[in-house]
Amino acid sequence: MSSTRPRLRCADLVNFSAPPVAVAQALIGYTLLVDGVGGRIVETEAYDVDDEASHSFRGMTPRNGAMFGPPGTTYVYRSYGLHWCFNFVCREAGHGAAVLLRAIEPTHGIEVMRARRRVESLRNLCSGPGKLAQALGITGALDHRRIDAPPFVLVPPDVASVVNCGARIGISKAQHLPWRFTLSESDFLSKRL
DNA sequence: TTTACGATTAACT
DNA sequence: GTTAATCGTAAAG
Repeated sequence: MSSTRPRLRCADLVNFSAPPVAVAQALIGYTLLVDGVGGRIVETEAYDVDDEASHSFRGMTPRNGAMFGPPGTTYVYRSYGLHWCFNFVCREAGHGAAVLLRAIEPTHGIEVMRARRRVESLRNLCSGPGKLAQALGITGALDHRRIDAPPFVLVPPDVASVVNCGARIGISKAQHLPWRFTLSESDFLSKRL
């Protein structure tokens, strides 16, 4: 065996003090579990300060308060009146920067997720922000919590991930920014890149 | 108080 | 490809 090749060392945990674009990229390949249910993160989007598409762009409101918490804070909001979407805060407290989780490859608690989603197909279980929140049991009750505390577990990948980027989905402002990140070749994305 | 609109999804044609 | 569902939020009046 080659003794010169350095062992690939992944960060112990994502540095949530980094800008959201870096965090969104770094999170690809991590395994997210909520009460033991979840899988590999395969799609994220970054929402930065001075970003017209971000909920925090116009300052703090009752809904987006968690976005202005310290790095590692969870931000859960309701989308279109019926879906929940799950974010991690990054940069630093008060900036309102965050990363949206958009898709997960199911690996843990698949039957639980199938029951919650009432869907059989693995590909349709967590392939979208609303879908993954439903599958993992994420609701507004998990807003403004810490990602490094129960019920959350974030496990680093054991191999480097090949990450692609492209335009974010479902926004009307700042559409040109390539701030959507995906695991290359993944079959579990919300939409092909 | 009123109104317009989503960081979406599922079910259509 | 198109559109209905569905309602909290925030901007406007």
